Amino acid sequence: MGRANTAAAGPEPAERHHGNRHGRSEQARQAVLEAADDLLVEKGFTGVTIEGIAARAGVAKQTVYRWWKTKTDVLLDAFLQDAAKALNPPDHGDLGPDLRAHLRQLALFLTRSDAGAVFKALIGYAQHDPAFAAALRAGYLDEQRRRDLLPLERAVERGQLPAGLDMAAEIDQLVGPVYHRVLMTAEPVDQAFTDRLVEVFLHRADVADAGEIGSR
Amino acid sequence: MGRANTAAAGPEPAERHHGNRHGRSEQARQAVLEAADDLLVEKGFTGVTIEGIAARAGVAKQTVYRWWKTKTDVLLDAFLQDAAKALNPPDHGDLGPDLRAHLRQLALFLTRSDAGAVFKALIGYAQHDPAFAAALRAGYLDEQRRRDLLPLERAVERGQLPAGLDMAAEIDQLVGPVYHRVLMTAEPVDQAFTDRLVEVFLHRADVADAGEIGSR
Amino acid sequence: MGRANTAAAGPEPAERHHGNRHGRSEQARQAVLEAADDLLVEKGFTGVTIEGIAARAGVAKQTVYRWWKTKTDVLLDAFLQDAAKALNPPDHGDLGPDLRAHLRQLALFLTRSDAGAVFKALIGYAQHDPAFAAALRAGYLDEQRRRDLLPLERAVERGQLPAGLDMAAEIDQLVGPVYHRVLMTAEPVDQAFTDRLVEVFLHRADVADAGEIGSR
Amino acid sequence: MGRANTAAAGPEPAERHHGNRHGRSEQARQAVLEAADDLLVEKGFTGVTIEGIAARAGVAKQTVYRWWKTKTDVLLDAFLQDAAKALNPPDHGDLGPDLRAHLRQLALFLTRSDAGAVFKALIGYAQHDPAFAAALRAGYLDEQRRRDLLPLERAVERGQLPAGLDMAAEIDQLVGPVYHRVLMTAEPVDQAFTDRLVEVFLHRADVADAGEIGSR
DNA sequence: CCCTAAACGAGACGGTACGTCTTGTCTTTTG
DNA sequence: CAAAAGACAAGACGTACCGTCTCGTTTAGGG
Repeated sequence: MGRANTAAAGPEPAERHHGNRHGRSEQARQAVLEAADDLLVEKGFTGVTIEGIAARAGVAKQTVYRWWKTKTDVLLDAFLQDAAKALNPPDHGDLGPDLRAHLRQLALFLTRSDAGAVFKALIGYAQHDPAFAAALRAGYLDEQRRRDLLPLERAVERGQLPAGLDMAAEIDQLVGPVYHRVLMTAEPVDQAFTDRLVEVFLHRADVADAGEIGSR
Repeated sequence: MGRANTAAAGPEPAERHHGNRHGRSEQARQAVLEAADDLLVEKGFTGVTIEGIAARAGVAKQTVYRWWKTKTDVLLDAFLQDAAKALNPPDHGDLGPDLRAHLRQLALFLTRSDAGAVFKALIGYAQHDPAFAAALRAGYLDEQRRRDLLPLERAVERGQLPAGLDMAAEIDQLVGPVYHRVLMTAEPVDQAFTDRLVEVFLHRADVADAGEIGSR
Repeated sequence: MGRANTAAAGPEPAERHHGNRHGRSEQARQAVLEAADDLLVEKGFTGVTIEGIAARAGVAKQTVYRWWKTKTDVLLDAFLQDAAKALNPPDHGDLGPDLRAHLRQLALFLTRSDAGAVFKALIGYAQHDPAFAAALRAGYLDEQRRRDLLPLERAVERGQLPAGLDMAAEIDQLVGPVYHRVLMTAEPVDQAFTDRLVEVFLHRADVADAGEIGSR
Repeated sequence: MGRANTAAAGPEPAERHHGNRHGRSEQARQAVLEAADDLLVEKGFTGVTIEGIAARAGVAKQTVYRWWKTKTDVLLDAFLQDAAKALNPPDHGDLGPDLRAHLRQLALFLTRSDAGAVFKALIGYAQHDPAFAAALRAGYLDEQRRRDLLPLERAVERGQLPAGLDMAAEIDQLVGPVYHRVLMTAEPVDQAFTDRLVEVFLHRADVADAGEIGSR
């Protein structure tokens, strides 16, 4: 989805004009992505229309349709461009601080940032469109899941956690409750909440050292 | 939102025709709700339109607008009607079996039933419309959260769990991971997954008996 | 072509709401027809667009599309409404004055009036669209031809012309040269020109009295 | 209008240059003109598009725009190229046969030939665009009118017709009815019709010899 | 047993946005 | 330096729904 999002992901420096002679206008591309972002923040998901994006970007409608299939493709492209780097978990060399910082960062991203607003809108739309859901996962969620796992993997390497954990399941128990509050209950996701999730996990992992959890 | 959804919750038999003389047509109401449900399952959320609902229900557009403000109001009404009773946790008199059955039921509801499909669509739309999100919470999620808490409360009454738990947080750690898989990762939510969530919780709670968790 | 043009031809006073309940808006209909006329005069045939008609008429595009298939249908309807009565030949009881007045009136209509401008545009478009050409003939030209014939028929009744004339061919020789100048050469079509056409015809007809023309 | 149509009229013999380098590509020019002609015959005037012409000619759009301003310019150029010679009246040394042959030829050209179809399309468009109408007259109609006059002029030289005739008006009475049937009534223009026009004219001219018509 | 007032079906209306199409301009590369 | 390729701004096309409205019909009390 989004024929052009390779440009968002990679560099491809001197690769242009194949059959074509001068390729697309980077200026138009940027204007469209910014317009889409702005409109979402200002008027909400419903207020984003391709017509509105084109008008705000000073671009012809056809130029939007040439490179993106739907408004959600534009939003995804915009989101990937300015939010991909946002959620790298830090590396303090210690599992506890790493997880606490990462969950806190995730909560702030989801509840406070513009990119988080776009993200929530896209998650919402993904519930209505399986093809887009797949694109969202391929373009962002899978990679984010890999980033979520990093603290655990580093802890395993350090010997802080036992090998043989079902990492995916463990991560679900850490980030799942955060998403649950954000997407469903609208309760605040404060530091006390995220810290407590980490505490429970660490406590359980300590016990695992003694042999119980790894054996499941 | 949804002026008419009291009718969905209760029977109110002999309460009708005040200023009016014969009240609304129950036949039309049912036809609309069924049409909305059918359309959602057949053509997805985007394929549901008030125009389409009216046509499929054999009803005038105005009749829909007379009783519901938006298509999501119709869908919510339909959902409340045929899914309200679905998720009552059983009472085996034992916490473990209660939780295992309840989480399993929740997972099946979300991933297998038609009502679950409607529910996911509504959750998705709620990300785009805060007012609707509030209505969805008021109409369903709050009540469901109360049902989710029942097994824990009964366990406390039985002395199986200590008093003083932060129940909301505990429940988030049980249902959060399930919603996370359903709404975000599209990984299967099989019985092994839900059972494991319960196991972890019970293990933690056992330790709490010895005093650690309650002290937070 | 144009489902509504019966209204242009006849009165049909108390005939409304059959399958429908309150029928179409006469106000909208008039606004559309006037807008189309105005646009043609102001900006030419190419400058007439359905979008422009709707905007100028203060009407939704769909309202235009509901009742007319194309912009030329609108223009034809408009033309039929305000020009049908324009070209009735007078009846002086004498063939010469009748024909002179009628041809003069035709020339003025074609070269001076707004309706004539619309008519020329429609004739032009008819060259590009045989179906529309047929509609134009059915809606106007056939009837106009009947009116053109009236002076000759009255003259035959009066005995001023012999019976047995090929009336269609005679009329072609009177009006043909006028249309030729208007549509092709752009030479002025002044009274001298039209009067001369009549003179030639009358001269020929006089001789015909002596037997020559009727014998063809 | 039509910057390039000298090329249609004149020879420019040994001036060729493969694809590029200096000067325009005669190959591209021919391809464009043929494509325009073909499209008009296949899909009608509306179906002719600069975009379509370029595609069908295997030529870039810009190449069309470089040499012609509008699609009607292309069609006019194409028409002038392959139809200019078509309507030269013959010279039998006798007015009657000359006129009969010429009118018959005109009728056939208009109703039967591909070039006639293009011509009718251009006449139609000329009703919508005065500038193009002028170009069409300058490029074709004026010259054709001169050809139409030839039989009469030769007859005057031969003494078969009196000098002092209003030749333009006379010709209008001969060709006007033909165009009238072709452009407006869609009645057949068979030989009986054209022969009769000539007969009437000759009859009138004979009488004119006796003095009446010349005196007007 | 009408009388009355609502709810109803039907559907026209003014609108907004859709996604497509063509126009005429432009920029770049190739031969 | 013309021609091929094709991106671009502009704007009309015809369609689908939106939410509002006005009709005329249906229906079930209350007078």
